[in-house]
Amino acid sequence: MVVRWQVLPLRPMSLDPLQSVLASAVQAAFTHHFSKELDVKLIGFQQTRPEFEGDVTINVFPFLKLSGKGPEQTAQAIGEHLVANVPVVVRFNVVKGFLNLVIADTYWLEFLGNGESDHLSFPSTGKKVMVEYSSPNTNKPLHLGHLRNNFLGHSVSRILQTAGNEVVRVQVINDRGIHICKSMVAWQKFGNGETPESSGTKGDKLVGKYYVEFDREMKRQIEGSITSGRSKEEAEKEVPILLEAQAMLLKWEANDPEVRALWEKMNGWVYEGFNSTYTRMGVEFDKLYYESQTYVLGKNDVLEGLKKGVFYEKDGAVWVDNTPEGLDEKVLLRRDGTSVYMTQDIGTAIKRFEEYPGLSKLIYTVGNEQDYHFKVLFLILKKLGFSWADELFHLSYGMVDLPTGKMKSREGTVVDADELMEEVVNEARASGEQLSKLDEFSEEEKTALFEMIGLAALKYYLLKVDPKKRMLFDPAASIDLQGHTGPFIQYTYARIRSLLRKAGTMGTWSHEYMVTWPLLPEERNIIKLLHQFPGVLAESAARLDPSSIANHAYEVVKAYNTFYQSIPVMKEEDVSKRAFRIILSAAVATNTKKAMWCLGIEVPERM
RNA sequence: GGCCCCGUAGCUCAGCGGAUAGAGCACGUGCCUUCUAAGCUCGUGGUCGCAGGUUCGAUUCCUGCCGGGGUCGCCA
Repeated sequence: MVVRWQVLPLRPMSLDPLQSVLASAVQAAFTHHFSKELDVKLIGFQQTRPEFEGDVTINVFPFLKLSGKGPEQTAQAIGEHLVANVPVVVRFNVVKGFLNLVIADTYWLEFLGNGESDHLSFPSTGKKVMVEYSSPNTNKPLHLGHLRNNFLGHSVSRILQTAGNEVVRVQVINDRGIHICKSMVAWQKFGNGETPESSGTKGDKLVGKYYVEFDREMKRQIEGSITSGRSKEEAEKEVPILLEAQAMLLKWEANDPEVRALWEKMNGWVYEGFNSTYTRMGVEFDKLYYESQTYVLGKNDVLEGLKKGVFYEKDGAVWVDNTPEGLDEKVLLRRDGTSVYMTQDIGTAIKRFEEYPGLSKLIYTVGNEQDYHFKVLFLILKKLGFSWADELFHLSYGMVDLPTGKMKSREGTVVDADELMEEVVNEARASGEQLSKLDEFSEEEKTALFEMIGLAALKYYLLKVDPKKRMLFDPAASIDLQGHTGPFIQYTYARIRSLLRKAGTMGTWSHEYMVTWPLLPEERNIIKLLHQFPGVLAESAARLDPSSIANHAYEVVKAYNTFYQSIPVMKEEDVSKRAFRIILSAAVATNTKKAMWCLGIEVPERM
């Protein structure tokens, strides 16, 4: 397995046990035939292509310099040695420089036999990791971009947890600042005392409405003052409503009781709204930080840095010079002594490591438009001499584009998170009702099922793509329930569960199976895929990338469906074959449930 | 302009040093007296942005160019 970059080191445990056996055998074979030491790093394993016989393929091209023989000869020699000395290697064939190995059925069966308990549980790493995600502003509702952020952060937390880490999930709620003051001013001016209760509007939506209202009024005022002869610059600087918002921010900082009360009230509305959105999304947090409490942090750290000569003073402001590292200079404390965004981030990071002394990693799930910010932040903390500065990681994900272009909140082209979830669930309902397979379901059961399916569609759609990459959100594809989708995986799971229920009542459950027949290719493919799971999970954890798990889960169920379509399970008359296929099916179900759990997606018993 | 990221089938994405580059959608085809057809089968479809370089071997690594995006505030 090749991991180009990794955040958490891979543990040897997670390496494929078959590969480690083969690797040392290949080394032994090489020494035996060519009297030279072969570096393990040269041994690359890959899946044998379906057009050739074999399970595992070793490419011998890298060995040729050492062996001094041609590719066929080298491969032949190693192949013969493996068959003679490694019990699980039963046959081999050589195609060009590729040594295709056939692994014994007994190996796959043994893996399947104790695999369920073994390969799905990872030993503890003893490490504690903090994952920050979500971190919204409180002046407007959550949108599509937040969904990618939340699903990603939540999934990464679960993947890290599954891989044996203790995970602390946190977010910083940006509850103070000019943005919320804008909503507050607009509400005071135009709200007429409107509340979520009085208007039947969700709290975050209501506050967002006044944020938009503010913007509208501001534009009106600017235009008005331009018509009455002011220059554009003048008009923009002196627009009365903005001055009011700025004045309110100052009052807030001065702890003005009235302003604080309004702020508490409106933020309270927002939290109520957010909570219902988070609940529906199915994401959780262990600890919430509020910017109103953290924004004062960092100042002393910066001043200390100044004393130590890490920073310098210019024009009354405190600066850091990152030009030696190829970056720029950056202000950390304004001339008036107040903080900038970077200052609080410095302080918050320090505080977190104080609160969680054993923390071995701090991961920030934040969009890639802040790549530069985090580069600078991490560098500053390093310059301040914190040993943990190397353990900071920016999980930088790409933006979500719409077919119509970029989302712009001011232009009303944002996709609202609540609306999107509603839509996707409605679509699941529409398709589900049409299939009329759910006659035995009560209304409540149906509602729960459609909720599960709709959210699976949305989550899987957003998680199957490499997080680093910008992605296009196609509304039609996101509610698709067929093909490479979450619901397709759920469907396969439900199918298997149905099968297993039947198996239970028919009393054919038995782990005491004897296999005296060769595995069918369809069966073999499934086991091989299940066998890869630990490696996929380890890679996913190392790279903080749910997409590899998402794609692997899809491959597994696809292989299962192919099997299911053409090979009888319950209808198989041979008792031991039947038992084996039931166990195989159960293993797929267990694996699927686990993989989907890592993605934050639930799976239904029936659908 | 400096720095960073991305260009793979009509569309959305996998693959990231190795064999004739894979999925899904879309399009065409066949399969429900059989364990859930939200499924399966077969087919159509690609100068892996372009040009060099490194290598036995490059979609994958390096350089340049073209195209798209992001970012460079005493904003957050």
